Amino acid sequence: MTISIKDVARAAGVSPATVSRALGGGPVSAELQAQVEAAVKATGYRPNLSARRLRSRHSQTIGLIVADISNPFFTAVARAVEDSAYKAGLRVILCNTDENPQKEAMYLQLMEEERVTGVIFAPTRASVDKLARATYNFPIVLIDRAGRAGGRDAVVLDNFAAADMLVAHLVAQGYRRITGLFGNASTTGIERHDGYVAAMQRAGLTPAARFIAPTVEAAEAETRHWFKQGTAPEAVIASNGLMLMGVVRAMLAAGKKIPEDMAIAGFDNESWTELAGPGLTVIEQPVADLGRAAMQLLMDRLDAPDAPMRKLVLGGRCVVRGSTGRVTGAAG
Amino acid sequence: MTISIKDVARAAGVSPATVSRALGGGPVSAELQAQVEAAVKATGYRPNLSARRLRSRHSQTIGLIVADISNPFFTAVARAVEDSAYKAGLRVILCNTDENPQKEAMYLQLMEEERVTGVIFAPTRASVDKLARATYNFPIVLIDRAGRAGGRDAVVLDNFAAADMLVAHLVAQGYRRITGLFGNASTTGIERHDGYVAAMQRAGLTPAARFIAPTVEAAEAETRHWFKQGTAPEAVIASNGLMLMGVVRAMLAAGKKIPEDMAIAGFDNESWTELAGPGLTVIEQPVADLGRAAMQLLMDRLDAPDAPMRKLVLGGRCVVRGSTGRVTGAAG
DNA sequence: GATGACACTGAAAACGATTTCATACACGCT
DNA sequence: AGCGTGTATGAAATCGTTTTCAGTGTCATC
Repeated sequence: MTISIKDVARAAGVSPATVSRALGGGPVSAELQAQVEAAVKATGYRPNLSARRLRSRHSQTIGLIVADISNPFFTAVARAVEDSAYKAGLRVILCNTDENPQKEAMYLQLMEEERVTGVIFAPTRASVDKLARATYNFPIVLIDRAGRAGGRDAVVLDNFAAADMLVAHLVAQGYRRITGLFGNASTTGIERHDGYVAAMQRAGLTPAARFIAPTVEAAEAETRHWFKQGTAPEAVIASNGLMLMGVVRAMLAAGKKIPEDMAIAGFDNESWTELAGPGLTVIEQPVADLGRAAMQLLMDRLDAPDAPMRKLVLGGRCVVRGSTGRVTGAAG
Repeated sequence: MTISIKDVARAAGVSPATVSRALGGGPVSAELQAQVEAAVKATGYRPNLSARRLRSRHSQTIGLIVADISNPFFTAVARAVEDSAYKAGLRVILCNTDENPQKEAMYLQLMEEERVTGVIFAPTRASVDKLARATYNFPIVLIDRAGRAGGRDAVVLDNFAAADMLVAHLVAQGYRRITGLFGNASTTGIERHDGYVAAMQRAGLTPAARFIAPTVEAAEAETRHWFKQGTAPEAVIASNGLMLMGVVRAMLAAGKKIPEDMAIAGFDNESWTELAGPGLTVIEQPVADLGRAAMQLLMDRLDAPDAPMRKLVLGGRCVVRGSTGRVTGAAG
């Protein structure tokens, strides 16, 4: 037997409306306020959030849709989003899409059924295009991946510049045959690829990029293949933390030395990158800022639904470690 | 203007009750079923989950309360829980307590307001005791941390045996002065400590344990301190993945060699442990099984509220790597 | 002393679904 | 023909809140 606001009202000798007002900050005399508070304590009343949401038509809930929360990048973003949301009195529904467009569509539909206030979304490439056409009952802020699809708020890394920076560093260290591994699921991979190509060409070098699934396994297989075939480049850049890990695993398994047998650079300054091999050179993304900013954009949008679209581009920081040490032998 | 079940009913030429039945699998003639489906499509109707939950009194939602989702151990458990829950048609509300008992209490209250079906909870030591006394409107399955508090379903690692196994391995490798670092927030730390002490005593060695905050930072500070003071042991075991990382960081920063300057063993077979230094010897917890089993216990409890309490104890696996290599010099 | 403004309160409607209850109809059986 | 059984349907009640609406009482103002 669950106790409702009516029970509290009876216990306090007031109407349910007054209880509601006392709890929700409405105009209530100090006397009745006290009576209600006492009655709430006495009865052990807990408001029913479903009823509240139904009647008030405020879900006080946002959706956070990402590829996979076990990817440390998204974990960090998610914590920042949750903390900001909590401070704003909002709950968060977390959804993992595994880069599957069907799951993305399903979760967006779920968000409609939950009548969420807004959504923060890291879409696959396939969905970015669909999003441009579709219209939802809630604002959406894209995160990490925006593409050129206008019309949506977004907060992303300056992927082009970051990849450029990484390649420039490798070139300055004396590397020439530099391969790039890029994820094939998101626009992020494309942008990083473009930055890589631009920097290579500026240095008079020939780009050699591979688009693969953005997973540890795919990158590991690719790298293993190189060493088996004897086609490994002098250096490789990996376009996210998972792929970076795959490359390192393959090298250790094959007994190869970093950076002597192959130099490595990548994205996402996850804590293990400091510990693996001689330390890995990476682009550090401001993950917490990314999450906070997304939340801020969402709140601003709720305040001003008709304000112009805003795309926030954050800069990365290049953290140099041993995995891109200077070439020592006779560089080809 | 949002469209409700009444609009669909009007469009289909039936009553709202029939629409509800058509959508929910009630007895409806094939003819009306088709009409309703067409009307749903035509109107773009999306059921309002708050209304549904209010009336049906089924939230179809469970709570998952853990210390910190950015701890890879909890990340892995959470994904397993979410996948199982999703298959069972349940949504998951994720809560991070940061090992703070106040947050734990607050989230448990939130779960009551959400009228969740059940809760999976990794409590701090402080809350384990409180839980034994308290009573909630939903079943709770404890995970990772149960203590001796009976009366609650739980799924945990055999912490005592695992710590014992780790120490036995170190002893077999020739180490004698073995220190243990244990987390002070959970019962898990205590159980692992007890296993450590038992194994040390069985080997005729003197235990030397430290209880500290279960964080990278605390373990790093402690280890740095040892090397500064020259009091580092021959080997250390760290009671979770975060503390293990702290130890490794401190050693690398101080320019110390693993295992020559100090051997390391720990808990949680996170992917980076294979990559750091010579590879780290760890206890692998069956994280996915842990999450799945917790979900299963919860469902069983919902089916049979009065069945006897069940505590499921899973065994760990010892993964031996280079960080506990055999002692080479003249062991003292 | 009438009047308007203001602050507080309760009765009742509303939110959007599911569920209960009553009814209508078809069917098989005696 | 009469009757029980079972299935499909709609009207209306219901879930637990918030919100609207209509007072009521107090107070300052003219």
